[in-house]
Amino acid sequence: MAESESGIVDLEIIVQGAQEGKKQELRLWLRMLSTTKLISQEIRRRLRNEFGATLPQFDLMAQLHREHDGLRLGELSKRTMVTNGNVTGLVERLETDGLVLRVTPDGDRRVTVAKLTKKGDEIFAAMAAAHEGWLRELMADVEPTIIAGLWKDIGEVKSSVNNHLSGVAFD
Amino acid sequence: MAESESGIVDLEIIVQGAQEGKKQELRLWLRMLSTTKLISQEIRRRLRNEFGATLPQFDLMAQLHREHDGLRLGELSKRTMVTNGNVTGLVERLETDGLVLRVTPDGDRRVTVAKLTKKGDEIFAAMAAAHEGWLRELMADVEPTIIAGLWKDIGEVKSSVNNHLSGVAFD
DNA sequence: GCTAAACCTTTGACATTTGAAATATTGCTC
DNA sequence: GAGCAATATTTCAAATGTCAAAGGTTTAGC
Repeated sequence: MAESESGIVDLEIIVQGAQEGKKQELRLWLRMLSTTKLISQEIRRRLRNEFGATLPQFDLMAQLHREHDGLRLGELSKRTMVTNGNVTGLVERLETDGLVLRVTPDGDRRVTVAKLTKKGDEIFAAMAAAHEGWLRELMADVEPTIIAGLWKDIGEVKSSVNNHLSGVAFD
Repeated sequence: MAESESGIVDLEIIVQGAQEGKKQELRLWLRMLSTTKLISQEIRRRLRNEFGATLPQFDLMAQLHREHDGLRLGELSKRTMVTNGNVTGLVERLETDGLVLRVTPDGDRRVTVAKLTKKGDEIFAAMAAAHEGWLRELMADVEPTIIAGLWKDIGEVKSSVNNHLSGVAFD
């Protein structure tokens, strides 16, 4: 079919490749960004209304939840992708609320280790269960196949980005 | 092949569907979030180093760039997904730098319209070009087919989320 | 015309965010 | 063991972010 029209289709592909194809990455990025913002805002609102917690606090507690012995603040910083200075304030507020405990180990007094308190652990468990349900609910209209595919393909994007970061080592 | 093993494969699918499948949405969300954070941080770093601008400022200017007559602050708030109060400060700072102009139209004195200045327009054009290149660079390892597929599928996620927001009208 | 509802922006209190400088501690080297 | 680089956290200034309340303006209803 294409050959009988002597290359018109090919021409279109080329034109499209030069015009629209160029900005595909930009388009994808804008959509990723707006979708992530949308979900974040909804989760934030629900966390606030139902638990009086913020999203960064939830994130931080999630990391501590899976490490029963606690984490050093620097490690928390890496895992939550939050700057050091930021972790300080976050942990400080959580400690005030009695959800997190700060300990300086004997071996190295530079270090501060944060742990969930019993209360923190219980509250987090409730938040985590709700959180998981919210996501299922928000994505309810998307086929499981698509969700699995997205997880895989976004993984490729993440790898590519990690390989092209400017002037920073990657893990 | 599966049939000659009398349903073992099916069983695995069922088991996996009950165990792992349950948290697929959560897994996808965590990956979306971390990937978006990663890209945001890189873009922010480059915007800062090469243009002395911030990401929210860039976002806001991008909206103004495509509306030559300017936008009301409330409209800017919707498009950038930033709260009203935040837009006020953002525009204020950009005005101080001479990139944006604030005007109150004669018809309705409740309204403030923000426009790019000539300087703002020129600077934005340079930033936008660089920005587009950065994204191509960061996603360079991802096949165009996958990028197009992601754009489409993330669109489905966005629609689903919009259909399940709690207590808010959607556009 | 007066009043009340609706609309748009700003303000204020507080939390989060980054980047850079400051602080404290440890480990290494000579 | 004195000095110095490396490590880990805190502090600081400036920007961004939310939410709720307050401020003007406009529009409708009467």
